[in-house]
Amino acid sequence: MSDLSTLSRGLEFMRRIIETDGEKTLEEVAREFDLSSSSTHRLVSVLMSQGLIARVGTGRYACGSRVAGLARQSENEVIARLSRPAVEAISKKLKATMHVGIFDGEMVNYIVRSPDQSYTRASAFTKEGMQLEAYASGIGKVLLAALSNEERQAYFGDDDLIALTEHTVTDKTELMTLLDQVSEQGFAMDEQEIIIGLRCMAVPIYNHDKHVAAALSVNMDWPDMQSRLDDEYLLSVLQDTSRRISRNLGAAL
Amino acid sequence: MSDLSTLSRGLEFMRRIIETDGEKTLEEVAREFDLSSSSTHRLVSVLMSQGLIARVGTGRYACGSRVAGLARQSENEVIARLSRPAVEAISKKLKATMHVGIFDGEMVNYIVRSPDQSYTRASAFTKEGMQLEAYASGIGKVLLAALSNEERQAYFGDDDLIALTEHTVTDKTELMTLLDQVSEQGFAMDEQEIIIGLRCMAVPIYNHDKHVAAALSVNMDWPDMQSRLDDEYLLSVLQDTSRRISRNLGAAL
DNA sequence: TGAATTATCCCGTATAGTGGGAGAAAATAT
DNA sequence: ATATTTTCTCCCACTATACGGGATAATTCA
Repeated sequence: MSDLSTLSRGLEFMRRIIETDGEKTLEEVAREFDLSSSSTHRLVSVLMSQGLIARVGTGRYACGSRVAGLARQSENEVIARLSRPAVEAISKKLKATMHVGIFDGEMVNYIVRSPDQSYTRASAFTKEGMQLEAYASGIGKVLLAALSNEERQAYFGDDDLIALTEHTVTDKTELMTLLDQVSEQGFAMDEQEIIIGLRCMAVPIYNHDKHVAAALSVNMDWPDMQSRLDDEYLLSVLQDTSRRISRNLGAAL
Repeated sequence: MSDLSTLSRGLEFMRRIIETDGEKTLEEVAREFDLSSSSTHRLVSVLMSQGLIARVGTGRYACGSRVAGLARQSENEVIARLSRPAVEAISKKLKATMHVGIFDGEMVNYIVRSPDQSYTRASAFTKEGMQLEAYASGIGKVLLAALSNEERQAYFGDDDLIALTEHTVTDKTELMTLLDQVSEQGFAMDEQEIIIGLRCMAVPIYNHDKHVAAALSVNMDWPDMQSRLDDEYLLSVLQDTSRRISRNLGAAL
């Protein structure tokens, strides 16, 4: 084998140290990694010498002083940066409005929108940075579908859902089975649930962890949709684009 | 040799990639590291799979989406966290007020102060988070002494220095030679230059990079200073404490 | 569409990492 | 202060692992 196991282990060890933030002693962490005391300290000394971890007490280590300087952008900025070129290229080709969205609290937040101006009226109301209800949008459904049951419960817990149009699904049980279906089939639809005349299709974007980090969607105008581009084609384009972005994020696909 | 060179190189490579932020192509970075194409891509694939770097274009890589999540605290918070226990222990033992300070713009910022209440009146005016002029304080002089000539020029460039007391050195040429002396001898004094009745001694704290990341100081009240604790002893205590903190930051001493 | 660049795979060799144990240095308890 | 425990460093023989080269595949760009 030659998968740089030393490096991989070292990086995971670093992450673990930073995450536990000095709560576990070095020995405890080392045990999780099945590492001898010598190897552990060797490893620690390298991470220390790079400023990635620091000693916060006897046998206790945590985030080092250089880590802060590394993070130049937030996770969302990274995702936006990676997806923008791909999304712009495809939206131009399709002549359709596309979005990349993430969860921000309980709302969906568009971190990429292309093109700047809309091709059609129905798509015109969205813009980057805008927030909207997750349960009514394609991107939102994809993101919700990826949540654990507890997380979904938390999301649906509080109040009644508001119908944004006559097509919005507001019944929570119905939505739940819908979400299962979404995670099964790998994409979600929004059929005029957010605004009349707008239809959209969304697929997940995965990060290195195989977690759904964001979702990608394409808008279709209601009367237009059957004529110009069929769903199957759009789905394949979406999936292809999403796969590209996901791979750039480190997802093995 | 057995210094985890694979890990070290991998970490440095990661840092380089993140710093260049996609401006250099992978091949260029690899050349700096004398790495073959196979090894480079192997390395890159590990860093990608951990989400530490991401592909931002063909042959271009930058900061990954997981990096943001790692940084739980700023560099200063890390330093404060590491130094506080040591500083509290020593200040209690000495019954003297001590500070850890860093540069914040052109001013010195106290990130640790111990104890909470002062033992003496002269020391009473300082508190954590407070900012004060660098050229008049011990900590400030230590930090200034570590700057390059250009940085010092930039610091002294603009306006005239204000004398806070009759002892404040405001002549820039005089200060310059003073700073050289400080960096030579490894500590700085403040002889009632910031407030009458207060004397202080400061030493540098180094980070993993061998750079001066902060400075540690002890306050002495003017009438008290000769009687209770002599300078030599205080200096050795300061240096010992600073060395301890520096080592926890990853400095090899 | 074809040329160029970038990325993946495979394999024998040389190198680098491992654990164990002994001993130093801290930290903690007495 | 002194003893005891824990953390950390160092060394070495053994083994596993990372390396480079080259061939192949996949992208990208013209």
